[in-house]
Amino acid sequence: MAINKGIRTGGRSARVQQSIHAAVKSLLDTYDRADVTVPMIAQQAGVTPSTIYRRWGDISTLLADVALERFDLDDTLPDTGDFRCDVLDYAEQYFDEMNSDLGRSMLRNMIASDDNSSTLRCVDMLTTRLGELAGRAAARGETVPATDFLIDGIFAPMVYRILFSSIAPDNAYVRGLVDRCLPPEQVVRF
Amino acid sequence: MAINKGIRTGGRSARVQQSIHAAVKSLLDTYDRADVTVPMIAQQAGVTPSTIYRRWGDISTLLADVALERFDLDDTLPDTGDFRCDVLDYAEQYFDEMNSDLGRSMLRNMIASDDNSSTLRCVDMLTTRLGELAGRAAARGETVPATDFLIDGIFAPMVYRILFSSIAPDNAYVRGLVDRCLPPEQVVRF
DNA sequence: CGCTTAACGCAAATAATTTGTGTTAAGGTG
DNA sequence: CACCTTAACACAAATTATTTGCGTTAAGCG
Repeated sequence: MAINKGIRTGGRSARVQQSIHAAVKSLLDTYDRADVTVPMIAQQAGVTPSTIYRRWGDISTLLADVALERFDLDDTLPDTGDFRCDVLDYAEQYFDEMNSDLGRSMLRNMIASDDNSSTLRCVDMLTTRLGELAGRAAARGETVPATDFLIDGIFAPMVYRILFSSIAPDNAYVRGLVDRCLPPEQVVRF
Repeated sequence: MAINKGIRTGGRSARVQQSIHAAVKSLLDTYDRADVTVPMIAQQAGVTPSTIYRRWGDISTLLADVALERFDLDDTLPDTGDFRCDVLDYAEQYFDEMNSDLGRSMLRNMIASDDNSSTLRCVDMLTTRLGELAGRAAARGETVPATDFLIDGIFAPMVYRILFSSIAPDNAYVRGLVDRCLPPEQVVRF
């Protein structure tokens, strides 16, 4: 009994998917998002347009799929031995990724797609990563706030500013957000 | 000397724009965003598709334009005599607008559009409204935090959750955000 | 009122998307 | 390992969307 009932993940299908993903990434380096068409991608990838339409439905779903893959590779978690430093490092890393032209484009592609599975996975991944940092901190005996609190206080404002503001926020802004959620000097007086 | 050099804002142009906007709003009530096409809008509005293409360029720009108009009408500012109550009322009102299917769709349309002027105006409007509330509070002698602080702490997380989460946040979540930024019991001990 | 031209309608040309049908090969089975 | 089933693909035809050229209408101005 197969786990994925009838769904084919290897061989030709995998090669086709890879070449299409590569074609999208390559074209987005050169052209603006609105100027990239399905026939263009198909030609670059060496497949027929109908293959793309049958597999992804429309171009925004494909773009969102590629965008998500980009974030999946983002798995170099900091490990400084201090939760606040870890979160700050990770937030700055996340910010650098998202604040680039390509990163912003990817965020927009995910949101624009009617298939919201990519945005869901995006939050899931963020939650998981922060959970790992929190787990390590807890193992060291640190007391850390809930993950949702950090998402609301650091990552949500960051993404909001990237998507809605004209001038992109900078690293100082990110540090300010982290300072708000995790005050640098938790001097406890006895 | 004309202020808008050659740009026509009245008469037929205004009627055409109104009927197109109305057609978009009407269609979005019935159909999903991805199922609404330019020819559909044109027929409903009683114009030819080329009119829409020539004026807006593509459907996402038109949808973003309509979305922005929707937020412009949102001008019933609360005035309870207390800044915290005002902000809470306004945040809940904002949340109700954005958390509906239509509101979420509008947010996504603005972000998906290549023309980012609508998202900029969206933040501008929010900043202006909060500034008005803060101005009234200051006139009463209240000390209030910076507007950007409230956007980061209340509205950014709200919009982020609406766009990225599967389950929409509720009013209790919004109240929690407000409580975080504007603690309800600011008991000052002398 | 009359002039200039932005904005529109119409229709033809081009491009994108959908769909029907045959072919290839992935994943399983005896 | 040879064979079977069918998911995934290629190709081409049909449909639908977008662009573009050109004639017409009427907004804004002197």
